[in-house]
Amino acid sequence: MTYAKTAAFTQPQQQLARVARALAHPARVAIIQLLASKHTCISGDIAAELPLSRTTVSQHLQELKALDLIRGEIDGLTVCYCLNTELLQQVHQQFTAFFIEATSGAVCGPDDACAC
Amino acid sequence: MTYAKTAAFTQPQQQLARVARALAHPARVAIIQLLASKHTCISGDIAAELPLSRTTVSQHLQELKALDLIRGEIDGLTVCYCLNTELLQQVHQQFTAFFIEATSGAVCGPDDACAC
DNA sequence: ACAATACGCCGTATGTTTACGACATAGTGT
DNA sequence: ACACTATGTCGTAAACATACGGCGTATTGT
Repeated sequence: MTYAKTAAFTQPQQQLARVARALAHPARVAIIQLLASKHTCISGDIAAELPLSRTTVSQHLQELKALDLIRGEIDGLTVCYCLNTELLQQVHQQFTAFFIEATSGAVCGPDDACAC
Repeated sequence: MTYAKTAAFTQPQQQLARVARALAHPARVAIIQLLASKHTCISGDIAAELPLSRTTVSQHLQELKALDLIRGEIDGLTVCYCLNTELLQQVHQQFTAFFIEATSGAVCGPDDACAC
């Protein structure tokens, strides 16, 4: 019964948290950047580029795939991963909305007395 | 020696992952939204608004404070938390840069054959 | 058919996060 | 001083994440 009192929060909050969690590890950030930089969707070359074992990288790939942020297509022996740019754009918008909401309010200044 | 092979990644990747991790729990997302909506920086009222025990909320607040995303100022008996909007703006920019990098590349279409 | 390669999955060891009750601390009012 | 309130810290239990070696499966070339 511990953990995951997640259900008690709103859908948007859960959704944002879910995606944030996917980006909460530098390896996964690196994977997305790799896929973005190579115009070719590499496969297990990803593992070679990262300072992690192939198994671990595969695990991170699975996590990103579970959220549909990336997609893998089997091409013979190798698997070809690519970014789901549409979803990434949606996610970008969600984050932007969140940050605008967070930064637009009239809040205490940088180092004032917080006169609430 | 397990965990945290974090050091092997670049600074920007680690930084993004660190902030993403802070947003990786709906309670922390909710806290930031709460602080943004109330123009008054509430204190332990935050705990009352969330479906978690006061202790747990305090813990989440500490985590956000550790990253300097929020700030707490003692005002007599109560503590007054407010958003660090400047930092949030910076973070917003980092995320935006990341997402633009991720979505701008010419990648495989939505459901094509991934012809790499 | 057979070796070689690429890859995902299983099991496992260890570290981290989440959640909370019990306690300690510090300011407020009487 | 004394009870009271608001907070944070500590200890702890359970869930989860990270990292990896070893195994199984599927495809390619010979």
